[in-house]
Amino acid sequence: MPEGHTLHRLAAGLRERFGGRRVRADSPQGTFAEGAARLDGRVLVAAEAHGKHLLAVFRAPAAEPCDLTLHVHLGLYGTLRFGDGPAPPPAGQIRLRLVDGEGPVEGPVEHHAGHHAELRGPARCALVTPAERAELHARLGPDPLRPDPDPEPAWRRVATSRVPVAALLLDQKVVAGVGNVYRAEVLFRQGVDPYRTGRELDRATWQALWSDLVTLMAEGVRTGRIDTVRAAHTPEAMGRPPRVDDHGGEVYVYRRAGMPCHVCGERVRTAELRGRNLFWCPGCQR
DNA sequence: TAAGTATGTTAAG
DNA sequence: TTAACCTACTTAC
Repeated sequence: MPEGHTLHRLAAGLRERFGGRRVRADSPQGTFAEGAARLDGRVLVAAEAHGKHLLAVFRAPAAEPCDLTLHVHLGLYGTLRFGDGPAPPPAGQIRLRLVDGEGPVEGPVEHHAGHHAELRGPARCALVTPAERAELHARLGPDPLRPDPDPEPAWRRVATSRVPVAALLLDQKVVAGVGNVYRAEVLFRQGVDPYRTGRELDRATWQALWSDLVTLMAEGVRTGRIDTVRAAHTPEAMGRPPRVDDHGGEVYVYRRAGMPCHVCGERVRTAELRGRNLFWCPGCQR
């Protein structure tokens, strides 16, 4: 489920398992063999996410001039999974495998019975220069999950835009990390018609959307799922039979096209907007 | 077992 | 606007 919260969880996962540790790196699938060879034996010193982009920094060994930064974007169906114990024989297409390496930092590296990680199907897996990394940060909007994000640049773009707010929310240059689920859910929770343009939103409404994203996405990082339904709207609170949602979390509208709205009972609508499926409740979102 | 779909982005046309 | 990327899960048969 690679929306922003997933990448922040993965960054934390890398720090916890490999931070300050030497890692063995290889590319069983082969297309990142050169990059993996350059990372092999280095110490992971930092990992962070900006939106849906994951960046991991590996310290330069004594003999080499500079740190290396690994840039990963999972795209629609990439995965990064952690495992405990010795890495199993590679199964399937593994672009990059990291294995906890033990032993003195300057000595030979051995396989270790600690953690391992497997990266499959990413849209991007590359080593980037500091300049490329700076470029990436510069082209991404504020991320509700980063420490002290400044939402002002996002508002400046929104306030003058003739683009529907639903499209602005998925534009990573405006806000980084929001995906299709958070988009649908935050617009529902704030009662905003997805087709209202940026310039048709007042500042308070945008502020409410932003604040709610901060809340929802932080919760997503904690739990690893996207839950957006308020206590007041749970089936029990609404006096209805228990609900079964099968999308990994409890939501109001995402992928609920044709089903009755949990709040007003109108049927949830869906439409394609710029190649992505949009979901909303016409009763609650004006 | 096969088909269909997806929480995303880029590059080609 | 469309295709490509080529994983993983769900649903249909």
